[in-house]
Order: sequence, then C-alpha cells, then structure tokens
Amino acid sequence: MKPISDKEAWEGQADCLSCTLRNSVLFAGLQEKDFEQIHQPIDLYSLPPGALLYRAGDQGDRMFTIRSGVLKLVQYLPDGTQRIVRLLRSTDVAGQEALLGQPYQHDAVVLHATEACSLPVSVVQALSRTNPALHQELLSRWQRALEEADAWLTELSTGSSRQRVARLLLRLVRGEGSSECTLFSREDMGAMLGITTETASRTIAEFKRKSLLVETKLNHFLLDTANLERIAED
Amino acid sequence: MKPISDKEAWEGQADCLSCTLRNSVLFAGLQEKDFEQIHQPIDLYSLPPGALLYRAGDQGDRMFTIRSGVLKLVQYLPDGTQRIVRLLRSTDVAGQEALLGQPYQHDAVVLHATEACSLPVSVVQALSRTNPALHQELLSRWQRALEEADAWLTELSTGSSRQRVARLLLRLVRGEGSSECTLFSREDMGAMLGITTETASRTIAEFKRKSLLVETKLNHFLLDTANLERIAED
DNA sequence: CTCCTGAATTGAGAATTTTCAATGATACGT
DNA sequence: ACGTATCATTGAAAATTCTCAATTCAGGAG
Repeated sequence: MKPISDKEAWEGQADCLSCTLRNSVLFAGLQEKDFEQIHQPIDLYSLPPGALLYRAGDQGDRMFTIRSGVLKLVQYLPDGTQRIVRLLRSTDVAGQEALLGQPYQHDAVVLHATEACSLPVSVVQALSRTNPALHQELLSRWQRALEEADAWLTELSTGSSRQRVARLLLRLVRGEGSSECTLFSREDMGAMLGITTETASRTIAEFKRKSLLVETKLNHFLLDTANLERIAED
Repeated sequence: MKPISDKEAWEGQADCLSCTLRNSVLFAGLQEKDFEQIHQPIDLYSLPPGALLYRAGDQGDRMFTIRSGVLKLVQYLPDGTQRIVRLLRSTDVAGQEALLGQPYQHDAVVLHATEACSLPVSVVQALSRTNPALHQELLSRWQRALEEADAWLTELSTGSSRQRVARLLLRLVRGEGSSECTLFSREDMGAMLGITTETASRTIAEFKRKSLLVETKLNHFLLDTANLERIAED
C-alpha cells in the first residue's frame, strides 16, 4: 500500500472560508484575515477504504483534518501483530505529531471512504503563533486524543471479549443520532479489542442470534443499546 | 483516601529559579524575567505511597510537576474494576487537563514516595500566552502522554500475560542507567496489564524461579533483559 | 450464470486465564 | 515476642480464549 499523493486521491484545493465544517474543525477560531495569511495550498483528498493516509515512521510535513469517513491508527509489535489504537472520524485531526517535527507514530488507514484536508505544518505553526484560539484548539485536540486513548485502555482492553465487543459497539453509536452503525471487519475489531478475529466473529455472531444486532441495510446494524449496556457493565 | 492539602504533605514553596530539575521540566524554556511574573505561590508537596494527589472528576485549578517518585493514573469501570492507564515519574506533568478547564480524568495515586510541585493553572496560562517555548513544551508534554497511552495499548494490553509482564518490566528499566527496578504490588501490575492479580503473581513468581528476576535488595530486582526481551517478543 | 476470492462463521481440542480457596511470608503495633 | 493484617504465592477446577481447520457466504470477474 502506498501513501497518498496519488493523482487519483487529490480532489483539488480546499476553500476553508466556505468550509461547511468550519466551526467544528481545528481552524474554528480563525478570522477571515487569518485565512489570508495562508500562502500554501490546503489540499483536499478523497480516499477509498484501504488507502494509506500516512505511514508510521515517515517524517511528515503536514497534518490532516478529517471531513468525513473513518480511519484507523495502527501500531505494530516486533512480531508483526497489529494493534489499532484509535479511530478518527469527522472533524478529528490526524498526524498532529508532525507539528512537533516528529515522524508519524502510526499507519493511518482508511476504513470507510474518507475526505481529508491536508494542512501544511508550517501553516499551522505560523497561525498558532499569532492566534491564541488556534493554540487553545490544538491543546484541546491533543487532550481529546488522550481521553480517547485512555478510554480504549479502560473500556476496550479490559474485561471479557463479550464486554469489550459490546462496549465497542456502544461507542460507535454514542453521540450519533440513531443507534445504527456500520461494522468493521472482524479482523479490525479484534485488533481494536486485543482479541482474535475468531473470537470477535463468534461474539458478533452470538449478538446477532440474540438480536442485540439487527441488520437493516447491507452491513448496517441497529443496536439494542439497553441490553448491550447490560452486557458491557456485566 | 483524601486529596492533598493536608498540612503534613506541604513542604513549603518551591524556588523555581534554583530548581535542580529546571532544565528538564515544563518550565524549561523560561527566563528569569518570566519567573518574576509568577505572583501565586508554587507549592512543594511530599507524598507517601497511597496518597491521593487528585481525584477523578474534581474540578482542579492546578497541575503538577513530578520531581521524584512514581504515581499511577487510575480510571474506573461502572462495575468498579480499576484500570491503571499511565505511570508518572520524575519531570512528568500531572493533571494537564486542568489547564483546559476540565475536571481531572483520573485518580492520581502515589506508588513510590513522591515530591511534586503544584502549579496554579492561571500561572501556566499567563506564562504560555507570552512564552512560545512554554507553549511548545505543553504540546510536547501532551504528545508524550499520548505516545505513552498508545504504547500501553500496543505493548501492555496485547499478547499473553507472560509477554505483557515482560514488557512492563523492560519498560520500567528502559532509559534508566541500570536494569534494576522496584516492583509494584501484583494487584497494581494486574491493573496495568488487564490481567488478574493472581496471574500477575504467578507470572512474576515464574520469572523469579527462572532467574529472569533476581532480588538484590528488598523488593528491588535485577532484570535479565536479554531473556525478558525474548519473552516479550515471543 | 458460474467461478473465484476473501471474509465470516463454526467446530473441536489445546492452552491460557480466571475464580475461589487455602497457605505462606512479612511487617507492624502493642 | 506475639498476634494480626496485608500481600504474595500456590492449587485445582471452571471458564474463556486461542489455534487450526473446515465450511459457508457474498460479491466481483469473466
């Protein structure tokens, strides 16, 4: 799998001023005059499932704002085992570590078709020097990522596989309007929960049989959140 | 257990200018003139094992720099299970979330006798507004915490209990001069690794029998890092 | 429409981990 | 020194999870 810069992925330059997500995104606090200071292009990419946004160890000079879709951040153990440490979705920031001059810490792989804006690090650095709101927003983003990581440790890496799967499912619909969600491959679920593909599959299959999961559309499931919560807390 | 502010814990006001850790600590980039702007006292605390630095959910107005010792950051599941999500040691920052006006996300409990400086959030905020170095340092700290959390997911929450214990032990001595370390209670080790106290105990006992761990002083162990690494990677 | 491929599911035995209970070891207060 | 409390260790059965293999299922290519 090769990192982006593919012609196919590039969708043109973003127009931040008229961005529909402008108020919820990293650049939320910026004014019109701030945008005028941006002299490097902010590119917009459209990426299909399986695409690699960046690779662990790469020395990147840009970070990304996710407009839509879902990505996984993956780390590898010496023996090749992969562990998914976080999911990124709309309005999240990817590759923040580039802002500190560090290489990317994960492989960022698209799970659901994704649109992402590429922000040159130099642009973010320049803006954050003069803009306290952006600066504050950066801290917030980092803290949010940290909370997410902590939650994955306490909720998704503790307890029986049954509990972990239930908690993952609940987490996928929390904050959404409905309790419907699209599932990931069993292999990915396993890598998120620290269990094997087969155990993930068995657990999901069991949930389906018990109607805790009901398939509405293709690979689209409605959750019985009340009972899943019972399982999650045991 | 009650949070600090105990008279016993208070050791007086810190003198940042002559701090022996000044170059490695959050305030590393500050100049003398910066310190003159600090109008609120920075208190120094000395805390015994078991002491609670702060409690999850509390709305705090200060963060802490750890001068010495070890603390655990603990979160709880609805059923009361506890999960240790991070360890803090010399030069680490605790309670950064207070800087964003958020309540503390964990219980911070002393494991090895700790000295900590209490930094009023207002002081850090004021200094970071005018001081790019501090601002940068804050971002770095957050990123370090995030890397730590990710590593706990990939290294300490994946694989067999044997592997996890080995990786935890190696992690305790990495970066230190020697491969000696003080162990935690089996219960705490279990809570760090997502395994039971008994499994932690059995694994440690097994390592001792195989001389992968040799007790030098009381509860002070020398590690056979080469063979532990073999186990860690399987 | 049929074949082919990759993913999901299922089975069964092996291995690991948990559970619950009992036993040792150690420190501490009196 | 003694009794007590706490923690580590160990045992044994039960439960869970992993492993490896086989089977089923669904979508895409031809």
